[in-house]
Amino acid sequence: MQDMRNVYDILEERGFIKQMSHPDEMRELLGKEKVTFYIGFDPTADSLHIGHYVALMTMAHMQRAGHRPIVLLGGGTAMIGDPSGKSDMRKMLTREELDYNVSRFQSQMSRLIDFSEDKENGAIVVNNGDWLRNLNFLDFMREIGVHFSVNRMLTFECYKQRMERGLTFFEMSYMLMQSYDFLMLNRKYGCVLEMGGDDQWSNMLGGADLIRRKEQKPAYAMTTQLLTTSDGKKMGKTEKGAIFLDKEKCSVYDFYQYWRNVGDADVKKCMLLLTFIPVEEVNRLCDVEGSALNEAKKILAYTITEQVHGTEEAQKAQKAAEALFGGGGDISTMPTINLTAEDIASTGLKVTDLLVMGNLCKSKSDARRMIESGAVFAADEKVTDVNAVLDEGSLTDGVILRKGKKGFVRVLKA
RNA sequence: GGAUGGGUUCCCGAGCGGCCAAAGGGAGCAGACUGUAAAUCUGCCGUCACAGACUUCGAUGGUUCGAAUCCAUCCCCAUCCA
Repeated sequence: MQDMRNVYDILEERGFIKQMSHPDEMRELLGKEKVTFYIGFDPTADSLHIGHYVALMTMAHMQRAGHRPIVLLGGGTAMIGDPSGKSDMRKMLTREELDYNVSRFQSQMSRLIDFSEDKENGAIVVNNGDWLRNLNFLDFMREIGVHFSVNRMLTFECYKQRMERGLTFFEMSYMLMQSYDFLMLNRKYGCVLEMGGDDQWSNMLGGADLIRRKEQKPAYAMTTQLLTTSDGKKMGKTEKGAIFLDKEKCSVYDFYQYWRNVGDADVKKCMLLLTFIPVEEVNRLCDVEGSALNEAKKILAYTITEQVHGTEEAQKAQKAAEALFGGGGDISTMPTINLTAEDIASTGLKVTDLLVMGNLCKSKSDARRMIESGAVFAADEKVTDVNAVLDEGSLTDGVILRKGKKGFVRVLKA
């Protein structure tokens, strides 16, 4: 199962690599020995989202090539919040929230990364809260603080931007802590490479420099491409919020649909970065004209969904999509709301209420407007009355409520 | 600590006593066109018991028939000075 090619080449070919501190040395190292590397994740939400996924994929490629990943969870740094790429200071989370989030992350990652302890290059999970939370300020400043030049830090792009909006010392120390993480991992596990999103570049360089100074040993940094659309916007945002990997926070159906609907220009990039489909195959699928690209989108959507949610869930999402868009197919797998007797009593089966319940509309006012503009259908009949009510008898078999072309829910009596 | 300029709806940003649920843009949603794409044009875009009512313009009080707009105090932010 080991791919004998140098991972460096694989990563480069698939378009992962954005910046790299010592490309030639790194490539050589990756080709000849098992390298321990790490990627940090800040547990500021209770689920990973698609933005983290590129990092996870990088990690998976590396691990498949025999290298050992360390997942660093930022239980300590998240208490500060990284200022890079943010226009405002992040809200601070409590320790309890952070610990909870950390546990969620770990289970989501295990689908892609092998954490087996008996395996030689099984991934390790560490939490930087373990060493950061008990740090003594004076010791830290003497040992680490002296190595950082404020003059130099201020010239970094990430801080420059913040200079205009304000930057606290609190936030600036983020770089020191992230660098310290790298140093700790280097000492404890022989970790020599930090990988991460492009927005982390300066923090990562800080760490590599720190190791070179304090330990007189080589250390490297590599950043990966951020997942952006062809016009430069970050991917993974929708009306309902970010595309989370947790199906409670983003239903499998919505997840699938997100990829099914990516812009033509982004299909190839997504396939390369988010799936393991071989490059030649990707080229074959994507180098087609016009609507033929739809086939590639289907494969993309299915593959990512399978990777994240498993085969069974992916098939359900796919079947639901076929049923709704292709006609026929299996209806039982589409998003469904099961009404209890209580729900029936409280909503009175009003279409507006049901639209909100099914997450098709964000408020009853919104639902009302949608009906007024003729976008709502119940069992393929246009709903014209804002006070329309479903017939309770029809619920036994389920009624499909539709908003526009893409919003569907099946309403069932529980 | 001092001086000055600010805090407006998801974001940017106008408004500076009634005509303000609040211009304009972005995002988003819907309609037309399509390929469940993009671009374009059109409509919507605080909430609700929806021809009406209610809540919103940093916070709290006040002036007024009437405040996002005026006054007071407080909180926060930016720039310059210390």
